[in-house]
Amino acid sequence: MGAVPRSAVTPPAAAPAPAGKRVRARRGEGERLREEILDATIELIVAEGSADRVSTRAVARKVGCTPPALYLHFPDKASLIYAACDRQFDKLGAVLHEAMDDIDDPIERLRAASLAYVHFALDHPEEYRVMMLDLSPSSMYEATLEEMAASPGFDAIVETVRDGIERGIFKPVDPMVAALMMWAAIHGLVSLRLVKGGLALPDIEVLLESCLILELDGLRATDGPDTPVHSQP
Amino acid sequence: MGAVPRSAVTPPAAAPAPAGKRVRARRGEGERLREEILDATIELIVAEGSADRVSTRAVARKVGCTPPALYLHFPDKASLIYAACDRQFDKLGAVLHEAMDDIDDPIERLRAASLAYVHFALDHPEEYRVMMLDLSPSSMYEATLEEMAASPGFDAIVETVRDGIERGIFKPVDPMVAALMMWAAIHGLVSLRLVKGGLALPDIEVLLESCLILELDGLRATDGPDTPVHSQP
DNA sequence: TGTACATCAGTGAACGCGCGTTCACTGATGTAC
DNA sequence: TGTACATCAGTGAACGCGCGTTCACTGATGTAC
Repeated sequence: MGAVPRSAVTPPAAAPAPAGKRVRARRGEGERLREEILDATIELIVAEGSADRVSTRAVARKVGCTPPALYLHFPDKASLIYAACDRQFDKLGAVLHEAMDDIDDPIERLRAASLAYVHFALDHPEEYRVMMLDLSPSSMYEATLEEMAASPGFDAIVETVRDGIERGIFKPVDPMVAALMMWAAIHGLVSLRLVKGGLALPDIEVLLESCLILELDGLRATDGPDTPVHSQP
Repeated sequence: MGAVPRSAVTPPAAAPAPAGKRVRARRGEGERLREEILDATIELIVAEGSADRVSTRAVARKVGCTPPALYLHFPDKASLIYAACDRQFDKLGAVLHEAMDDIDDPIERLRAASLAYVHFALDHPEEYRVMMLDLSPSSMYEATLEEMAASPGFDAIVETVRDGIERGIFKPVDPMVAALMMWAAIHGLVSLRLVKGGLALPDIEVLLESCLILELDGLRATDGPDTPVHSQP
């Protein structure tokens, strides 16, 4: 697949806006700076497209404080980036829960969650990249399948599959594996779109619909006991 | 999905091996250094896990030449990284073609290609990351669907789907869209495995098998004219 | 109510480092005469 | 066959820069007496 890049390394980010001095927090309000730093970090990650390209000095500039002030709230740069990304996971989880709220039919719930997922990713491409495609921040998190199934957002997907099975709408597959397959397929679509931006792919919603038809059809109980989705022993 | 990283930024790569002086190429053999530089660049990208973290000086150290020598063969760092990554796409294409060689049944051809793809990715995780997950090198490549369908590796997938349709084994879907769906699903699986390394996912081959059953089943003509895969107007 | 003082929320200057790149140069080697 | 010389394949030193982080400090502010 000879995808040939045009420019291999992004330039080192032109001289950034000096950013006005911020007013010093009053006594007892020191945590305010922490929040401002996290906001600025996310914004810079978004602007640079990668956590690796965000410097602590740039964060301080954006906030309007001096570089050492960051060290009042975070022990080092790694912890700062970590904390900023962690926020985004919570945000995605909330978006998924909200999208599935008030929908009863499991199939429509999954469809709504998928759409919400795709839109979150495309509306926040750089955050999604940092959360899901960058090696640095999140790859080393260790979790069992059970812990993962309990994480906000994913929990609702797994629960919906389980619900569909109990109601006889879905085949009696492993809900965790089925949810994983859906996640992987949609994540695959979204990442191709995000990473291979120059590729003239068909409309993402058209692709998602094809994807959902495949996935949901494979889950549906109505077409017989064949075509199993393997469950994990 | 509260995947929480343990360390958000990889350390700046400990003092690298000094690497012995290389022997100067003889007259007329200047291109040898170019190849050595590309080899070293790939190796460093693999070692660092990201093109962004590879410096021209580190490449020169690894090759055993001085930094300015790189500029005899590449105008700047971006072009160097570009050239190194481009090589890997050719490699993946060759792997896919080889895997599909001598297999007649379209279903088995697709299965073999998928397996080869997954193994290439897992055997060369850092190269795959740079090729498929990094924003920097390849995201800006502009290609139409037609150009993409002609790229080595992907061409064989599309051709196999088309062949299956002609033989009446697959439904009369758009071969390009069907190939894209397969690519996206498998790419999604592989990237979750690569990026969320700490997640105790089920065995990748088990997941791939579930994925293939879903995808191939959706393609198969035998179960009627329903469950269409949308084609692009 | 007035004032001394501890603490909070930062600042300002500096550290040593590796980076991408340029510039002037040099030594070996093949070629022409 | 011998030698002058153009060229090839690099080298060595230096440039200015931004980085992450440390250190000693300072000024405003709330509190205790």
